[in-house]
Amino acid sequence: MKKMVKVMKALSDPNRLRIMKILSTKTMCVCELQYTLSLAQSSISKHLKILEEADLVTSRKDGLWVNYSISKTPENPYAKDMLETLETWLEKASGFDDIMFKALTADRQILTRN
Amino acid sequence: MKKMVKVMKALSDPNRLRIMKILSTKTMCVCELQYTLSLAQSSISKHLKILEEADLVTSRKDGLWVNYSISKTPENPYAKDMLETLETWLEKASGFDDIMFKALTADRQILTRN
DNA sequence: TCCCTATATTCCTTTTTAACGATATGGAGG
DNA sequence: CCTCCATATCGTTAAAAAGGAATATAGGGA
Repeated sequence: MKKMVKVMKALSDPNRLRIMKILSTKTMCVCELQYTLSLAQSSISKHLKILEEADLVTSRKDGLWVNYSISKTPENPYAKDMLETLETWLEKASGFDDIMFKALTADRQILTRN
Repeated sequence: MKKMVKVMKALSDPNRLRIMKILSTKTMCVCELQYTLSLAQSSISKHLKILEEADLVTSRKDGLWVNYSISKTPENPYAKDMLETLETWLEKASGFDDIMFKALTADRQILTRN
């Protein structure tokens, strides 16, 4: 039940849902998400940590960057179920157009300073 | 996306999940839930309001009492999906034994005063 | 009509959460 | 070794959420 709450809490914030939506189409590093969502770098990091601890996303180092992507094989069964559900939800849901458009132009080179 | 957040938020609190678990086996009035969960009456009412606004439960008056039960035909599609998912989750999840036991003895007569 | 009971609402307090700036960490390249 | 960059963590603040007590509302029965 603790794990269930963790997953639900992770998915009950608009910005974290935006992150899930973005990552469902493309792996991204922190700085690209920062650009896309217009949030402080520390805020993005914290959101990603919450999502990662809920087993919804995973991270992989690539030089200086840390790439985040949707969990492929989550241990947490609630995360597993929700990832399937989200796949359907996020496909159709409205309210993501602006950030998805911005995500297209997000690129490591764009970011110069925090 | 607003509606999605509403449903997820509603389900991201332990006491509200307990309420969902209880109602999945039995329709209950506020005072029975109050007894079962050992929370103040106003707290129960508030939780139920949040669940109702997320389209996860419905209420029906019966004399002095208001009986709450799981939504049968939610308009909110996210609520609909989550109700199906919860049915499976709550069946197996651990951490509900104590309240489910207490729910067995919850009955309108038991409650004397707030 | 008057009182009693169940529930909703309001008000207040405490806890939790989100956001930011600043600082720490760690790898890459000169 | 030193510097720069991406990310994580810390400290603080503001807003949201949860809890309870008190009050308001509404229905039922004498």
